[in-house]
Amino acid sequence: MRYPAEETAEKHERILQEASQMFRERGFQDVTVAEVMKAAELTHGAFYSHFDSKNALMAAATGYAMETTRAGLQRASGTAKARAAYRGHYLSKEHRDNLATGCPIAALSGEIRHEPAVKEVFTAQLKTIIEEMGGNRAGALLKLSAMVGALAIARAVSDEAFSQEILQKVKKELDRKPA
Amino acid sequence: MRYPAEETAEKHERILQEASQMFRERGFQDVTVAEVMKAAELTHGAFYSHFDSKNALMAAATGYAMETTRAGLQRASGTAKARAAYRGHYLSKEHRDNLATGCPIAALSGEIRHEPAVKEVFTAQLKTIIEEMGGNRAGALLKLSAMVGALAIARAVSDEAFSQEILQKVKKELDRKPA
DNA sequence: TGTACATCAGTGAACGCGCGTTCACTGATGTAC
DNA sequence: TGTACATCAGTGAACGCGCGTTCACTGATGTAC
Repeated sequence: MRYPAEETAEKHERILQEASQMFRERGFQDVTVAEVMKAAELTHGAFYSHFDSKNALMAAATGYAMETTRAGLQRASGTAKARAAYRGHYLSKEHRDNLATGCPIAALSGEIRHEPAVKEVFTAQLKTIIEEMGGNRAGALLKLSAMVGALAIARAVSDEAFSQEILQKVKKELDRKPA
Repeated sequence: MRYPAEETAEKHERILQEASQMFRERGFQDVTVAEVMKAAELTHGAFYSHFDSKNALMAAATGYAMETTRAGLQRASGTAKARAAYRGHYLSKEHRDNLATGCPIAALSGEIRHEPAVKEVFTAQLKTIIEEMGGNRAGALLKLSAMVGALAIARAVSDEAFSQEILQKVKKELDRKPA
C-alpha cells in the first residue's frame, strides 16, 4: 500500500542510521541487508524501495557517518582546550569499545578501499574535515593519521594492557607537540 | 596418494605465502579458500590436509606476513638514516599501491579486530615489532600509528593528489620530529 | 632385500547454508475528473 | 465534494549463486616383518 511521504522519509533515515552503526561495528561484509531492515523495523523486501543495492547503502551510510563525525568535530574545535579534549576522547577506552557511534575513518577505511562508490563519498567528506581542522595542514594530517592508526591498532590487539598503552602513549605524544 | 614430507612442506609454505598476499590485497572475506589453493597450484579439497579451517589459515597467514614485515623492519633499523629511508618507502606511492607484499598492519587491522584467533597472533608479533623499534616507546608508538593511519587513509581516498598529499605531509612531519 | 600393508595428501563431486535480489501481491494514499 | 483509478512502499516467499566444508576414492610412499 502507499504510505505518506513523511513516514517514508523517516523510515529511510532509520535505515541509514542503523546501517551506519552496524557497518562501523561489524564491517560492510558481515552485516546483511535483512539485518539492517530488521533493525529499522521493516522486512528485507522493502529495502529496494529505498536503495538500489547493498553497495548504494554502504556509500550512503558511510556519508551519513562521516557527516555526523564532521559536525561533531567542528563543534569541538573552537579552542585549543576543546581540541585537546576531543583527542582525549578519541583515544579513550570508551571510543575504542564503542565502534557503532565512533569514528568511521578508523572503523571503515580498511574496507572502503575496496569499494569505488564508497571511496568517492568518503573522500569528499574527508577533505572537508581536513579543511575544517584548519591551521597547519601537514600538522592536521599527522594528527589525524596518528589518531586513526592508534585507534585501529588498539582495537586489533587482544592484550588489554598493551591496547591501553597504545592509546595513552599516542595521546601523550600528541599533547606534547606544538600546534 | 602419499607424498614425500618435503614436498608437502613446500606446498604448505606456498599456501601460506599466497594467502598472506591475497588477504592483504583483498581482505580476508573477499578471498576464497578455492582461490588460495588455485594460486598454490592445488585443488580446494586438499586445503583441509593443511589447515583446520579458513579461520586457521587467516591466523597463520597473518602471522606469516607479520613475521616477514618484522624481519624487514629490523634489517632496516640499524642507523637513523636507514630508519628514515624505511619511513620514506612506507609512505610512498609504491607501497600504497602494492598491498600484497606491503605492511599487514595497515592492510588487515580493520578485519583482524573481528577475529579472535587472528588477534592473538597479530598481538604477539606487534609487541615484538614495538620492542625492536627500540628507543623511546611512546615515540615509536606515535610513529607507527601515524604511518599505519596515513597509509590506510591514503588507500581509501579516491583523489590521487589528495592521497599523495597525505603520504607526503605525514612523512615530512615525521622527519621533522626529534628521535 | 623383498613383499604386504597402512598411511595420508590430493582430487573433484556434492552438500548445506546464507545472502543479495526479484517478484506477485496488497491496500492506503494521492490524483484526475 | 464525491468517485474511480493509479501509484508505490511494504510483505514474505522464492530464486540463484557462491562459498566453506565434507566425502569416497586414488595411489605413491613409507613401514613392518
